[in-house]
Order: sequence, then structure tokens, then C-alpha cells
Amino acid sequence: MKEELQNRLTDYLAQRVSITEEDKKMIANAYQIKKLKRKEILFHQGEKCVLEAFVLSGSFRIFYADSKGLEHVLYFAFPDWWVGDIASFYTGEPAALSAQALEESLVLTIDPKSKEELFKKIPSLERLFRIITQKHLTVVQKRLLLSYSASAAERYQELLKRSPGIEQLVPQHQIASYLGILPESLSRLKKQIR
Amino acid sequence: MKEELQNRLTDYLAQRVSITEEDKKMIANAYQIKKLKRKEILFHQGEKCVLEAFVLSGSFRIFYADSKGLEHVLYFAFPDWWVGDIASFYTGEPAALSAQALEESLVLTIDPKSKEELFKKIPSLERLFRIITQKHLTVVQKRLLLSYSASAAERYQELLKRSPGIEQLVPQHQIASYLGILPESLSRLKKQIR
DNA sequence: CAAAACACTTAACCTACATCAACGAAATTT
DNA sequence: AAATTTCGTTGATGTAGGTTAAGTGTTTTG
Repeated sequence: MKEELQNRLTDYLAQRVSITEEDKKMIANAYQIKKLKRKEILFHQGEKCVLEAFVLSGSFRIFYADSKGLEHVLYFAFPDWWVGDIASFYTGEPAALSAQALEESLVLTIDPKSKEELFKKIPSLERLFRIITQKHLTVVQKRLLLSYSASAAERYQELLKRSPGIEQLVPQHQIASYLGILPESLSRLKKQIR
Repeated sequence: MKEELQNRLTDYLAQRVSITEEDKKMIANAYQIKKLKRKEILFHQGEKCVLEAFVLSGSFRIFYADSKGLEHVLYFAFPDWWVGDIASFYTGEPAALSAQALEESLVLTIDPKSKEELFKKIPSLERLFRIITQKHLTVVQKRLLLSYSASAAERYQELLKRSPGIEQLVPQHQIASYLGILPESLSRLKKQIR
């Protein structure tokens, strides 16, 4: 059972980069299985984020609480996605973000030291994470530019196009938060589209 | 002269990661010096971006033109910064961004194949670029969240705090574009702050 | 299964920023 | 140094989305 779950990760990695059976064992040993209940917090804004998680099942919202306490969703994470606060994970500074399970979820987690060791032992892993990070960067850059150039309605349509089915997975007020608007505004906006 | 400029890059790299004299020669050979006049374009939205540039002197705006032709500044680049369209550089797809010199500028450029070769020969370089990309990602994430949670006035103050002196380097309407507002709005906003 | 918490909608009103237009001052180009 | 383009400011007016409040339906929890 436990092995089966860790195979999910090593399979994911093996599909993207060539790794030996030896590597797979090291990777499996470095990651811990963690189960979260609905609404449980994986890491908390303001505290050190000492884990990076690979989602096996379930879903998460990764969000930021502003100075007025309002929460803004940075992204949602589903199976095969990575969840973490990079800056905190690598530098030890307090996390700027929190992550919460939207439903009962299963993840594999690793701590910073173990990850450094993996990178040293398996250079192609470092390569893979460079590429993953680059992809994340281009996605966030596009969203930043869209937030400047497109209306909330356009960003909503964009989201539906890019993530069809998201409406079945995530409550509507979380989608509003992801779009950077209030639930009331999304509700109005949907009425106008109809 | 040419060597002196390439030392600027190898010094920058050597300060962040350990590289041999041998490595330095390979790196110097992989990069080309390029001089740009004021307003000259380094790469163009819609075309392949086949270069990544290290800024030696001068400054750049990296921007996106939306469907109405309005331009939005993603970031400014100054000496020791990197300029490029990552997605286009690594995948060959059309660039989502353009880069333009704001004044007479000097850069070192590399093409995708040469960079791949450098990564293969010098693994610690790949590590460095993973870390640089992570830093960029956290900066852009923060800006996306700020665009949701803070007013234009707050974002302006944030920019001044993070990049003091930017007002002397970049015309005000470019700063407005970076903040995601019109020049008229920035002008009014500054009046109110006084 | 009842009570409580949460999710979605609608409406009236408000505000930050966009839009359109005009003007003078700098900075570039010829 | 004249001509031209670019830059910053101000004013009048428009609008997307925020705010507040209320009502209903739906989940979750005890």
C-alpha cells in the first residue's frame, strides 16, 4: 500500500527524466506519506514551511491572507501537483502563504535537507525542478499580465478554458478569490454571461 | 575589452556558485556581446525568442502588448539582471513578451543550444538557474497577490521601497504601466500622497 | 434529524481607476 | 534652433467591481 503510493511519485518523475531503480529507492525513502482531513492546514502563513508536498489524492487551496485578513487564492492543487512555499522552504524565512486541504487528501512530503541530498545524489532531479519552476513562473507571469489587461469576466473565461471542470471541484467563492474578485461580483458576472 | 565584459558575467556566476577557470572559459565562449541603441528591440512578442541576455550596462523594459495594443510592463532590467522569454527560449514557441532597451545598453547573449551544453558540462550552473528562477517566481507571486489585495497607491509605495531610485531611472509612464494603471492615474495618485 | 454554519444570489449604493480631452514643459530629432 | 515627438498634469465624466445588507438554499456537525 505504502509502496504503491510512493510509486505514484517515482512514476511521475520517471516519466519526465531518466532515473535508475537505485534512485527510485532513495526518492521513496526521502518522502513521507501524510493524510489530511478536509480543511486541515498543510502549512501556515507566518510560520516556517519545512515541507514540500506532492499531491496523491484530494485537492488544496494555496492562499495569502492580506493585512485586513482577507484571503486570496494563489492557486489550487490537484493530484500530481506540487504544494509548498518555495521561499520559506529554501531559505527558512516565514511562509508568505498557507495551504489547506479542500477535502480529505493524501500527499507525499519532503523536508529541505532531504531534498538537498536528493539533488546532490540525483542531478537530473535538480534539472527537473528547474524546468517545473520555469513553467510555474511563466503561468504566474501570464496571470499577472492578465490581471492588468483583462476584465474579471475575461479572466474567468480564461480559467474555464484552461481548467475545464474546475467548477465541479472547487466552490464558487474560492474561484472568485482566485480571480481576485468578491463572490458577489462573480455571481453577477455569471448572470451577465448567460 | 571584450574579456573584461565577459569577466563581469563569470564574476557574477563565481560569486554565487563555485566554478573552475576551465568553466569560466567555456562560459565566456558561449556568450556573445551585443550592443543596443536606445529603443532598440532585443526580442519581439510573437516571434521566437532565441536568446537569453545578461545585462552589462543600460536598462530594459520587458513588456506585453494586449489584444487592444496596450503595452504592460512586466519588469525592468538593470545591470546584473537576466532578460528573456523563458517559455519561448526553452520550447521554441512564440514569445509572449518583448524587450526594449530604455537607453544605450550592453548585454551578453546566449542561444538555447549553447545553454543546454553549458548545463550539461557545468551542473552547478543548472543549480544556480534553478535558484534564480525560484526567486523570480516568488517575486512575481507576490506581485500577483498584491495586485489583488493592494490599491495602486500601495503598490506604488511598495515599488519605491523595493527599488529606491527607480524614479530616476525610468520615466513615470513606464512605472504606471508596471503598476498596472494609466499614467494619468499615477500622476493624480502622486498628488494625493504629497 | 435539528441546529448551525456555509454557499450563492440579488439589490442599492460607493469608490478607485479608466477614458477622453486639452495644455504646457521637456527632451529628441532634423 | 526649429520642429516634432514625448512626457506629465489636470478636469469632466464613465464604469467595473467593491461594500453592505438581506434572503434562500445547501452542507456539515453535534
